[in-house]
Amino acid sequence: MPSARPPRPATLTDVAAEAGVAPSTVSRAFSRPQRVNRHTREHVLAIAARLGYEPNPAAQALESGRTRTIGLLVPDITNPYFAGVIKGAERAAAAAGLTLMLGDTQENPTQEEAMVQRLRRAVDGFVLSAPRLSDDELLAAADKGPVALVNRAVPGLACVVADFDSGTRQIVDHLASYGHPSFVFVGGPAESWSGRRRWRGLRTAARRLGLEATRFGPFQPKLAGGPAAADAVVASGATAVVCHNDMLAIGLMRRLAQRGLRVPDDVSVVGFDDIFGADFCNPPLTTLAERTEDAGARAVEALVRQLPRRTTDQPARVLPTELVIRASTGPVPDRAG
Amino acid sequence: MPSARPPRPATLTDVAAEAGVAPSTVSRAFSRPQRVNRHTREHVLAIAARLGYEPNPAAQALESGRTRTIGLLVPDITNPYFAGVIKGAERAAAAAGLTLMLGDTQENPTQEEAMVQRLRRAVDGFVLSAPRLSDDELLAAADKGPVALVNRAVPGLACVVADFDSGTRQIVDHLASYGHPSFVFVGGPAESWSGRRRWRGLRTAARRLGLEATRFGPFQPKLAGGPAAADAVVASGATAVVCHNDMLAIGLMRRLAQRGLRVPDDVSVVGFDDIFGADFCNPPLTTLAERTEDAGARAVEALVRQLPRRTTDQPARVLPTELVIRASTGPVPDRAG
DNA sequence: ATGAAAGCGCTAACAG
DNA sequence: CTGTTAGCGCTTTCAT
Repeated sequence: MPSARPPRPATLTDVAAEAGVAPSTVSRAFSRPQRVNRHTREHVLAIAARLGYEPNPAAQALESGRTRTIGLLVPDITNPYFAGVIKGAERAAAAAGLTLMLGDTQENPTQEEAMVQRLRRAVDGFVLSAPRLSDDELLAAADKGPVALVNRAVPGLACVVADFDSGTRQIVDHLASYGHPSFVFVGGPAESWSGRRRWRGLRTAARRLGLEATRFGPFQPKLAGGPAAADAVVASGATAVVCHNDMLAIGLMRRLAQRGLRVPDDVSVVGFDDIFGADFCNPPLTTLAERTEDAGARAVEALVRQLPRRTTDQPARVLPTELVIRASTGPVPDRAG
Repeated sequence: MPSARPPRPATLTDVAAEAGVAPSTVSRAFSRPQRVNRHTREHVLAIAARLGYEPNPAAQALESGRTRTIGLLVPDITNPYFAGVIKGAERAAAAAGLTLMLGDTQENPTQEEAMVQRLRRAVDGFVLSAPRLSDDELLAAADKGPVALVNRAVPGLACVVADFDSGTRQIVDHLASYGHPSFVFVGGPAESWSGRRRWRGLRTAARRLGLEATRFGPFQPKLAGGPAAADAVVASGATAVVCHNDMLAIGLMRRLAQRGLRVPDDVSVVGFDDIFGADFCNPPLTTLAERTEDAGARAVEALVRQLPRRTTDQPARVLPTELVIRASTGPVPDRAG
């Protein structure tokens, strides 16, 4: 009695033998269907189906040098902001017949470098989201394989960035319209390119409107960074604060509440990202919405575009941003008392 | 003048040639350092370093049949619950020297099946989180390669589940202590194993304490499922509701607020998962906390354990749960009026 | 301790 | 249109 089921999955050679044709014919039947007699092809395909044949990606990769896989590195998977990027990237990758390898760099440049190193040969290219690496390191990585960046612009590299110039202007306009004479920017990690961009935009917009802008930080771009930031804000007596991201803003608001400050009555709070949670926290957070899923998808598309040839003369794709005004911002408090 | 930098990455053969030894020696220098003369080894390693040699994973995979990669499939990446699972899995995988491939099945059994199929040959095994496939389909998948399940128990398969028996008891005890004579369970997808487990536990606990339990649904386990659920709850006049998960609970609370119902004054709300956001929504949500990162990590460990040999006689690992009591639950309303 | 040689599964010339 | 042949980069007997 023969064994019920072959433990070893069927190979192309098995199919060829069973079908009574050469391996190359089987290969062609799959990859260049036109180039094989219709009859033969159908026969081969039928046998393949019967044997449950599926091509071995490792063998294909060895031969072609392409793994049909791309690496996506994000600083923190649990940050809902990146969940959007991941989802968009996943979708675009699937659409291009590519598989995603995901890595969490833990906001750590060293870790990021190590992961790029580790995955390099296993993927056809990388999407680096909010990378913490320096421009030079990024350029070096791009030298060894295709790279696309999300929310980071490096000359010569493909990148997708949010329109922070417009976004920060929207924020400052909003605060100015409420009569705030000044605001504090609660900064995130010093390595954060988008953080620098945000601050630069805010400062420029503030100058234009005659507001005074001060930068605090760096703080961790997480809930955990909130308390320290809040305390600094309280001490400063600021009437409005713009936070590096929503996580930090939410963490800050919680601390503010603990300390008896009301948002927006005593202090207005603005965030960046419009993450999941920004609309149901208390109070709902005024924040700059980015198109995170779009960003992830666009980055993958940009990567795909440079997969065959190595040219990267693509202009940075900048995605629109939109200020979502909710309940965390309001008029400047009347401190006449 | 020789070209500045070889465009093609160095191969093992290049190293061998440069070092003046056989390819097999280079191979051994890396994989069986003891089996090669210390002198030779150091020489080879030095050359390899100089050439920037890194083994080609595809070639290794082709030879060994092992990719050192595992697939992680989740129903919805943007659900913070799964972010925890992903993070834990990522960490455990990295610790085991494995890489994660991530897939979002979009709560869709067909999609899940397709992804398993597509990735099967590219990974050494799968961690399936809250799979939507049937037991039989799962068993079939496990027949073709190692599988570990998160929050799903199938006899014969490795699985990590939360302790819903204890958890649901905690919930019902809590509601009973507040004097609620009955509650409504707002159910998620019918295919959800944990959903069935939750309802079963709740009903059992309710019976034991003499509470009346009713099940509504199914509803989408997302914010978007909230409104419909809320309307059903309002119509029922329930004083307490337990939701399939936090996303649904939060969506429901928002709709309740729109309809003028106060939580917990008019109706108490309990969720499952303790996701990011459950502690800062309004009001903060009473919910059953699971150890999601632990679950992800344990599942990967269970998978790793069955990577060499195919035995899966591992008992289900059940992780403790803990009711986090916040502000969304309170005494049964006095409806004397 | 090291080398020679075969082969993992697949694709790509090159013949025919 | 199809078969033959020769590798892709690496590991692994089997000799030496």
